[in-house]
Amino acid sequence: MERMTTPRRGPGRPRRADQRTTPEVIVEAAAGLFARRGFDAVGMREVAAACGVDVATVHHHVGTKAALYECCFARVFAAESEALTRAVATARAGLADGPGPAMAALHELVDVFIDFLEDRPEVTGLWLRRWLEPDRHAELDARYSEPLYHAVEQVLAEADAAGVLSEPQPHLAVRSLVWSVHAHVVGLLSGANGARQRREFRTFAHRWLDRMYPPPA
Amino acid sequence: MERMTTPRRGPGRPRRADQRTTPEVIVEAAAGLFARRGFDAVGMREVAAACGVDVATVHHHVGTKAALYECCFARVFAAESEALTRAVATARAGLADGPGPAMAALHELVDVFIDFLEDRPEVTGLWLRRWLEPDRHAELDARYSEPLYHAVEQVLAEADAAGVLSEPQPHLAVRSLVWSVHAHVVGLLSGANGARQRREFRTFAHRWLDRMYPPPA
DNA sequence: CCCAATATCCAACGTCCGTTGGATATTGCG
DNA sequence: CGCAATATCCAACGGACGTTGGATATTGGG
Repeated sequence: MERMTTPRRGPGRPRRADQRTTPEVIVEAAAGLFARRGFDAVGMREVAAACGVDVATVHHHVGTKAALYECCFARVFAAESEALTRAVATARAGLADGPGPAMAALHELVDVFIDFLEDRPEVTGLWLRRWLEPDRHAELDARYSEPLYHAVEQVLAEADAAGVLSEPQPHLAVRSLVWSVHAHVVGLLSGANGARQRREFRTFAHRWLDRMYPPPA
Repeated sequence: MERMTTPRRGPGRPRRADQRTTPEVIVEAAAGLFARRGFDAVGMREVAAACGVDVATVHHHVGTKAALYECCFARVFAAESEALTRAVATARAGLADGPGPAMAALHELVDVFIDFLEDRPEVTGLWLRRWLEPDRHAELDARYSEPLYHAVEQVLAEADAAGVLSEPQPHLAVRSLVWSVHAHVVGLLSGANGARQRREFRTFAHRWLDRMYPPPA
């Protein structure tokens, strides 16, 4: 039960003084592996090897493989949720200043999202795998994904009400752009896309916004 | 080497006369399982059970598990490629009749795509899983996905040249809409989406086209 | 300085999986 | 009808995997 905590300040330390394994290190390494290859294709011995320790050490720190998997999702999605919740609040603040600043705020929000996913492509890998497992993604969607989606939809609805843009289907609009970003990041995961693709996709995302939400006539 | 062929007309037939296992039946069942749960999560014994036969029978017909996996992709993607290639040709034909009919042709093309994926959601499952495996999707992308993408991009480029719409980034535009459709179909795979979501998504896809490609001023 | 606590590793257990050899029943052909 | 071919099943093998018990080295607190 004292698993998945920071290493005790109390007594006890490894045989090798230079190598202090923490649950964070394990979860970080495991998240990258799970995101790229999936739950079943990654073995506990492989996670251990990625951390330079034995299998039993991994189990000692994180418990079962399923628990490790959940920890990876919780850690990665919590980071995403935190970063984007802040960005959503910022975007909402700059919404009542007329159509021009409102669209700039939306551009900024999309940029933050793209930046985050480009910086941590494993988030895309984990989300897509989760969405491909119908029976598993329910709770995580409710905890991490849905609140974010809902917040962004609300931003769109407010902007709609304020008359700065028109969006009759915020639910689908948000998901459409989100999945487009994920498609882009999958190219980064595989190493097929580089700096040029990043620039091109960013201009595309901005154009997507500009065309989907043209200034009211 | 005589694996993966239709059952011989020659001698030899099963113990049970009512149950004639063909490779097609096995591949069909396996494709659904692989699409929903992934390669590693599906066992050969499970595929066999889905067909009502023994594991050895499956191996007798399809060879190794990897070969079965490849057959599932080839079979499903070939069907998709055939259906869409026809639709692309139709769309291209109705392109030179001015902006109005050209947009109608694009709507029709998108409808065919949505229809196909809604009818066979396992296609989305297989594609997404393939795209999540960086080292594996290269050949299949080259054989099935890229030609289709290229054809659609060419349609957009021709329409652009003909002055019926404006699309500076056909590559990303096509992928964006395709992934939006996949996102919709993932909801169908999990059973979360129903008839109402289908209607809503269709109108969204049409609005996407209308807003991304407004009639030239 | 000693002791309790513990992080680490080694070895092993039980299970499941992909795959195969061989036996058997069924079929088409001459 | 007899024979060759083969589709099917049963049983098993080897390996990989998740997990654990126990031994050992290392540490902080008294």
